[in-house]
Parts: sequence; C-alpha cells; structure tokens
Amino acid sequence: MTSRPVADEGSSLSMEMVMIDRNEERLEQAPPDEAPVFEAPARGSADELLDAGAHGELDAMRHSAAHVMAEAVVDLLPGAKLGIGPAIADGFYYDFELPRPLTPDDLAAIEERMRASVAADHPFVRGELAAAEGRAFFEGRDQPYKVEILDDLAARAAAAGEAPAPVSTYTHGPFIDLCRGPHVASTGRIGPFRLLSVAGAYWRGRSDRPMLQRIYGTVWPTQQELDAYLWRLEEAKRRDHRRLGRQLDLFSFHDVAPGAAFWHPKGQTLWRTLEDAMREEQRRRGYLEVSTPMLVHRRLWERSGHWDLYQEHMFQLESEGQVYSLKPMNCPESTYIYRARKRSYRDLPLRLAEYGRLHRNELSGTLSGLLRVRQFVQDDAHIYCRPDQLQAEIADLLDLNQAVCRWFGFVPRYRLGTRPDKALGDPALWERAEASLLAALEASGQSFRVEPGEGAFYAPKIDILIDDALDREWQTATIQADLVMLPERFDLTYTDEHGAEQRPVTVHRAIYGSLERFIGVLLEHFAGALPFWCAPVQAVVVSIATRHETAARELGTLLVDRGLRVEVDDSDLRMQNKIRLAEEQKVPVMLVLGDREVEGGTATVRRRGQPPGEQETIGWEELAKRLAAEAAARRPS
RNA sequence: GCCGACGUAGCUCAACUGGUAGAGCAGCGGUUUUGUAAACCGCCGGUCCUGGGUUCGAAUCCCAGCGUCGGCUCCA
Repeated sequence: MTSRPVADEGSSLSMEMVMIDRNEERLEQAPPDEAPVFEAPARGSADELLDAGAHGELDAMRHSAAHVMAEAVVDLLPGAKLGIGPAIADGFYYDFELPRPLTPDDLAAIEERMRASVAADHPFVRGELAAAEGRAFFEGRDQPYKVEILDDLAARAAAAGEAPAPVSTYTHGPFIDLCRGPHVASTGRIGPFRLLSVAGAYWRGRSDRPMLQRIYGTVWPTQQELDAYLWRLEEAKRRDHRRLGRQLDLFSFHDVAPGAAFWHPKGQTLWRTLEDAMREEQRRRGYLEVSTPMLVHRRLWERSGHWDLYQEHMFQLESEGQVYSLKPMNCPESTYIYRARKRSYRDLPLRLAEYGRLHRNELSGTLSGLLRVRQFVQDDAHIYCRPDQLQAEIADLLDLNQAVCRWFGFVPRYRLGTRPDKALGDPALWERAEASLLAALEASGQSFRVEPGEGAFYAPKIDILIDDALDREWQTATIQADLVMLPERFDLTYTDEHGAEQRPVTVHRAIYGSLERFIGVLLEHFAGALPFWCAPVQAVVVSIATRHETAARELGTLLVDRGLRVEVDDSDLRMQNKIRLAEEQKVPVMLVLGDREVEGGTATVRRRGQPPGEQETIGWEELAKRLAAEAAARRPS
C-alpha cells in the first residue's frame, strides 16, 4: 500500500521544512552485473507462486508487468516515448511521453492488450550492448529519455575515471527496453494485475523537466492477494477522513478558504478533548502554556533565517509600510518569552507549550483534506534546559509519547536521525546531542532505527511513526534536540551557579504533530468509531415512546452533570431508527429507556454494534459512575 | 505551481447524440408512540462552480478563472 508522505507539517517543527525541497540526484546503481532471470514456477499454481514470492521475485514480476504495459502502450499509441518503469511498493508504474492525454478508456484497452501479451507467454531475453552501441540503438528508435539515461551513466563512469560499462536490454515478444533487470522468465509468469490510475509526473521528479504521463498498476502472485489489495484500497476509501468528517458532521472545507478546515461543533469537541487530554498530561509533567502572536514583523523572520530560507511558504501582509507574516512556526517567538527576563539555572528546565495556529503557503496541488493544509495547530512545545538535563528531558518526552499512544492503542516506532552533511554548529555539540538522544532511546527499552544523516540541519531528531489499522505508516511526533539554532541565533543564556552566563539547550517537539492531521489519522484508523473517551458524542439516550421522554431528559442531564457528552434523542422517530442514526454517527453507547427501565430507574446499555442479548440493564447511578470511569481511563476502545 | 479528471438541491447521484433539470436521503408540516440499524403522507428546496463565447436554443460545446480529487518521493 502506498503510504502518504511522512514529511509534512506534523514533522517539521522548525527550519527543517526549509531543507525538505531537496532535489539532489539520487545515486544510480552501478552498472548492471549479470542480472539473473528468475525462474518462477509455472503459472497456474497459486501455492507455488506464493511459495516463490521472495521479495526480489515479486519485484521482478512487478517490473516485468511494467514492461508488458509499456509494450501495450507503444502498440496502442505509436510514437510513445519511454521514461522509466520501476517496481514500487504494491505494484509498478511506467512514465511515458504520449501524443495525447490518456483517458480511463485507454487504461481498459491497455489492460486488455497486456493480457494478450501475458497469454502469449513471451520469454524475457537479456541482451547486452556496448555503451555507444546502446546509445545509437535508442537514439535510432527515437527514445530520448533512454538516451539521456545512457548519457548520464556514461558521464558518471567518466567522472569516476572508468570506461562506460556495457548496458543490458530485455526483450519480450515484440518489445525491447533498456533495463537492468531482473525479470521473470516469461510474460506468462506475471500474476493477476490491474491498472489503477494515470497521473502526471515530472521527468526525474524535477519541475523544470517535461511532465510525463504515469500509469500506475498493481500485480500480485495470486488472485487472492490482488483481491485483498483492491479491498484495502476500497477500505481506505471508505475510511477516508474527508468522507467521515462530513458524515459525522465534524468539519467541512469551503472554497473561500482552501487548505483550512471549518470545525463544526462535534469536530471542535473532539479537538478540544484531545487538546485537554494533552494539557492534563503536560501539566503533570511541569509544562507551562504560552501563546504568541500570529502576525509578526519581518524582522523576527530575518533573524530566525526564515526570511531567507522559507519566505515562499509564508503569508505576508503589509500595514503602514511595514511587512508582517503569519507565523509558519512557533519556535522563534517562544524565545522572546524566554528572554523576557534573565534566566537562572534554577529556572531550567523551562517547558513552554503552545497550541499555536500556524500558516504555511503550501502549493495548491499538494493540499489534501486535513492531512495537508495551509492552516493548522501543533501541540508544540519548546524546552529550555541545561546540557546535563537534556537526556532526562528526552526520556520524559519518549514516556509522554508512550502514554499518548496508549490512549489510542498505537504502537510507536522510533527513528533517530543524526547529523546531516550540511549542519550548523560545532560537531562536538552534535555528538553530545546525539548521545543524549541515543541514551534516552536505549534507556526507554524501545527498539529504534538509526538513520545516519537524516537529522534536521540544526538538530538531531527522533521521529515517531505509527501504523494504522490498514498498515499505513504515519509520522506523528517528532523530537528535536536543538543546540544551535534557537540558542545561538537568539542568543539565549542563563546564569549558572557560579554567576557565569551559559548557553541553554533547546528541544522542539510535538506529540500529536498537527491536530488537524492527527484527527485525520484517528478517523481513518478507527473508521470514525472513536474511542469512548474522545468521541464527540459519547452516548445517546434513546426513549422508546413519548411517555419516556421526561426520564430520558433526566438521565441525559445527570450524565452531562457528570462531565459526559450525552445527547437525548426524544424525537418521535421509532427506536429502531434512533439506534440506526446513533450507529451511523458511530456513537459508542446507546442508552435505551422504555417502560421496564423507567419503572426500575435503570437504562439498557447498548454498546456500538452490540446485539440485544449481550446488553446490560443497570441503575442510573451505577451507569454514571462506570461511564465516567471509562472516560477518565482513556482506553483505545 | 505542473499534468489529468471532476464540479448539477445540505448529502449521494440521474438527465440519449445541445431542446430549457429529476430521484433517494436530509430539512419542514402533519399522522403515528413504537423494544434494538430506516413508520406513513405531504411540502419546501437548484445563479446546473464563476465569468466570457459559439448557437434559434447550453447543465451539455469552446476559452479563462476558482475549487476538489489522483499524482508529481519509489530511478534503466
């Protein structure tokens, strides 16, 4: 399954965003070795195909499917120029320059043509050409992108002082392609497949190069696996947070504010509940909450470096000849609170939390529901501490993150990103910061992965990833140990016990990341059926007939008084309909009141989806106690 | 921003090749008082995204803008 990109506003607390737009050429693989043709088992036996499904072979099958697709496209659209066609997670794609835009009908025709090629069971045959020969060959076939690839390979070899290596080709039936391989033995070994979509894609991912047409497809060893994958795509659509947001009346988007959500009462209630839970957790951990201005003079951004490096993402306004910007990050302003008075070593650590509303001018084409927005709120905090306190602070953050993950049943994974090539500050400081992060991770007992060079340019960081119910990976929290940017650019100091001025260390961190995005992830993970503790409506009181309405309202009032979010459905709908509506709204608890219950001062508790036989009828007082306890426990169901 | 698709009632969707917009749900009014996922009847509801153009005539065709969706990261 294709995961969403993990780098977005949730992960970039600070200047990191500046560095994301990296267009460095990725190093291409060395020249082709003897690339094996996999000997896949004969087609037709699902078990054998499954057994043979070693990762490399599945990739070979996917890559082979890309070739077959290219064959079909070249056949149906003469003059097609070929880009690249790799295997990717769950499938493959191929990029083409075509005489006209593709339509969904074309996909069906291409698919059909592919099936014919698979049925023909053409063997894949490897060939080899000297570099110059290869270039002439593809030049002669009017394939400029292939020629460019060969030129790059030759240039790279020349730069390394080597002669260009021979290049390999793969032919199946009528189709020949420049290709490193490997492939399956023949087209007949390609499993069940499906073409999925057409999309534009810049040649080599660079916006200054031509826009090609990319066709995505998926292929699997067995029909069951294909079906399971297609089901997962369907399920993802059903769980789409944009659809759920409308269905559950949580938020909406309107064209007057692209990239910014309008929060409806229930959505705002969910938001508030998440925020309040975090506040409570932070209060126990010694945080203080602050709030800084949203509209700030350019002087601040010049000092922080954003003006140079991040200006294109900042919304600017002018007033009385002065230029201001909506803040895209909280960190620079946080330092003004730190510096508002002299700080003593006794003040540290100083943990300043801020639920700041941020604006970033993202490209219009990248906006996507709550997951990619122009306006959002981070559960941000900046921790100012002495260097010797750093490790303990990181440990506390890991613990905080664990606690928050438990509220939702998420199992976090950790990734430590260390000093990148381009980094600010003294390497010795970096080593200390990295050692603190590493020690804290080790002490936490959690497993983690080190990714060398993946830190922010001013700080090593720990990114925290979670998998949702559909096995998609999301980055939520990030923790960055900044010894350089805030402390030095903003000249932060404290006075130590000997009266000397010292430089503090800062930590940038967010646990939910952006509230918008986190809510989007929650909705998709739970398919809208949120845990009791954070559900916007925790219970609906369902009265059966008019004569039960008074009791229903009394019960509703009692539960609301106990701090629960409860609605009373005293409409004249039949109870079946009331239950249906509550189920559709994913309300966790329905409390049924009829003659029996009113008589006994009880209510029948129907949990979301629970059949009547399993329902319990209990007294109001007991019910209120149990529900309040359940809400306070913040369990993930 | 770029490529492509899409934009009809609050929501989900119809309207053959251009002939003047329709259904279900929701909402509103009534009837109904019901025991675990839809009671019945009626009513209201549309600048067919916006602005130009072609045409006797445009939701439908053309151009521009806005918005949404899928991508633009997987490297022969």
